[in-house]
Amino acid sequence: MLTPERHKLILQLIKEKGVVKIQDLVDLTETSESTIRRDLTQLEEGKYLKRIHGGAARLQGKLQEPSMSEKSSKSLHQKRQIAQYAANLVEEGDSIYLDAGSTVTEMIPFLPAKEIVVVTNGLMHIQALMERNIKTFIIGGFAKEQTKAIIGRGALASLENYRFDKCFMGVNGIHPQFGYTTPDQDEAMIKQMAISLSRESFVLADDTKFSEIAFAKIADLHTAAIITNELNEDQKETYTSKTTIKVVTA
Amino acid sequence: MLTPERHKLILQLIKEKGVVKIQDLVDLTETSESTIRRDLTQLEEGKYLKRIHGGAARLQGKLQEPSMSEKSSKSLHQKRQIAQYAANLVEEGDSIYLDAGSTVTEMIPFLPAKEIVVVTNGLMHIQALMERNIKTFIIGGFAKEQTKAIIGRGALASLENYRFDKCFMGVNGIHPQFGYTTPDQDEAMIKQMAISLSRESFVLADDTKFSEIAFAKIADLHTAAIITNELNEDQKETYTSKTTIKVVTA
DNA sequence: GCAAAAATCAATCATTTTCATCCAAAATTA
DNA sequence: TAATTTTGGATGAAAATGATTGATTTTTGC
Repeated sequence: MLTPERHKLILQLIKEKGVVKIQDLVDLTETSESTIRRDLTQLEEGKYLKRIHGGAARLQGKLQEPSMSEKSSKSLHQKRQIAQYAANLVEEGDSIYLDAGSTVTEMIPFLPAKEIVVVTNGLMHIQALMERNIKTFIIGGFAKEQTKAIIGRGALASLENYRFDKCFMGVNGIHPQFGYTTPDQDEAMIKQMAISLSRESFVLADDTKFSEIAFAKIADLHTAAIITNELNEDQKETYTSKTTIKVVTA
Repeated sequence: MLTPERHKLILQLIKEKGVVKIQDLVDLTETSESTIRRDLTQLEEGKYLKRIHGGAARLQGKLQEPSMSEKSSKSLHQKRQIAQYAANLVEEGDSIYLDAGSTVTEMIPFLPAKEIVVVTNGLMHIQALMERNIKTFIIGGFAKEQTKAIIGRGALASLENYRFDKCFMGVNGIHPQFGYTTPDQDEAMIKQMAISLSRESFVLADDTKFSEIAFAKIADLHTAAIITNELNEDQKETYTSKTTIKVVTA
C-alpha cells in the first residue's frame, strides 16, 4: 500500500472514530509497525493528528490560545522584531506574497498601507489585512484547518497567475543541509511556487526554529535573505557559505 | 482500549449519570481495577471529576449551558429556520457551493458533515466549516472587506474550475421583475457564475428581503427554489407565475 | 455503639505493551 | 549501476497494565 493511500486511510479512520490503534492500522494496511509509526509521526508533524500511546487521535478543533508562557515570552518579542524588520523591506507599490503562518501575521501591522498589493494563502492574515485597508487577494484551494492555510493542486494553479516583487515565508525549521523546512509537503509546494514567482524571497525565522521536507533548497532562492536574530557566528557561517543569501539580524 | 478512550467514556458516563462505580468501569472497559484507579486519579488531577469512595462523581460548580442572550430576535430565528431547511436539502456526497452572506452561514451547523465538499467565496464561512471537519475549498480572488466575500476577475476564473450539485445563494432583495438582486456587480457576477455551474440552485431569503442589480433573472435558474417563509399568497403568485421555480416555506 | 467482616484503597512490583532508534534489505529513482 | 527513498525487523528504553500486599474505610451483625 502506497504512502499517500495509507495516510488517507489513517486520516479517514481518525476522522470517523476519533482514535485509532496502531495494531489496527498494521492489520488494515498490511504493513509493518515501523511504517505505521513513521506515518503517524509525519502526520503529526503536519498537524493532522495527535499521537497517543498506542495509536493516534483526532486533535480537537481550536488551536489553544497562545499560552501565557509563549505570549509574554521572548519568543513573541523576537517574532515581532523580525516581522517589523521584514515589513520595512516592503516599498510602496510593491506586490508581495505573504505565506501562511504566525510569524508572517506579525508583519501586517508594520506594512506600508498605501499602494501595495498582497497575495496570501493564509486565512489568518485576511482579517488583519482588511482591517488595514490593504488590497488583498487570497489564492483559491483547499482550506487546511490546522494551519489555516490554502493548499493543494488548485492552490498551485491559482498562485500561478500572480507575480511578486517580494515574498515572505515562514518556516518550521532550518536545516543546514536541506534548507528551509516545513513538515507538510502540500504547504512546501506552495512555498516553493511562490518563491519561483517572486523577484526576491525572504525567510522569517526566529532562532527557536534553527528538520522534515525541504520546501526550498538554498540554491533555489535566487535573491533571498534569512531574516533572523541572535544567530551566532558559527551558524552564520554555515548558511552564508552555501549560497549568496544574506543573513540579516533584525 | 486506549487511555483516551477510557477517559472519554468515564467522563461521558459521569456527565450523564452524575456518579459511576469503579467496578462498572472495570466491566465496561474490560480492564483491571488498577487501571481504572489510575484513570480516576489522573482525571481528578485534571479537575475533570471528583473521586469518591467506590467510584467517582461529577464536580459541580461551574460551567452552565449557554445563556438566554442569543435566542431572541425574530429575524434571526427566521434566518435559522430557512437555513436549516436549506441544509437538509444537502445529501451525503454532494458537492455544493455556499455563497457569502450571513443567512448562508447559518446553514453550516445543519449540514450533513459526512462526505460533502463545500466550495465558497465567503470568508465568514471558513471557520465554521473547518470546525465541522467539512472538506472546504475557497475560491481565489480579491477579498472585499464589507461583505467578507471573494470577488473579481480572478474569482470568476477560479470558480470556473468547479461543478456543483447544488448551490445556495443569499440575496439582498427580490425584485418581481429583475429577479434576485444584489447591489454589487462583482458579487452578482460570482453568483451568476456559480448558478451556471450548478445542477440545482437555491435562494435563501427571509421575508425582510422582498429591489438593485439583478444577479439572476428568474429565467436563468433552471432548477431552483426560493426558500423563504411567511410569504403571502400574492407574493407567491408573483414569483411562481414567472417560471418553474418553487417557493418553499420553511 | 462496637467489633468483625467486607469492600475499597494506595503503593509496589513483575509483566506486557508500546516506543524511538538504528541498521540492513528491498524498492524506487536517477 | 549507483544513489536515494522506503520499508521491515531488532534492540533496549519507556510507559501502561494487572496482580498483590497491607492499610484504610464502610458496612454488617449484634
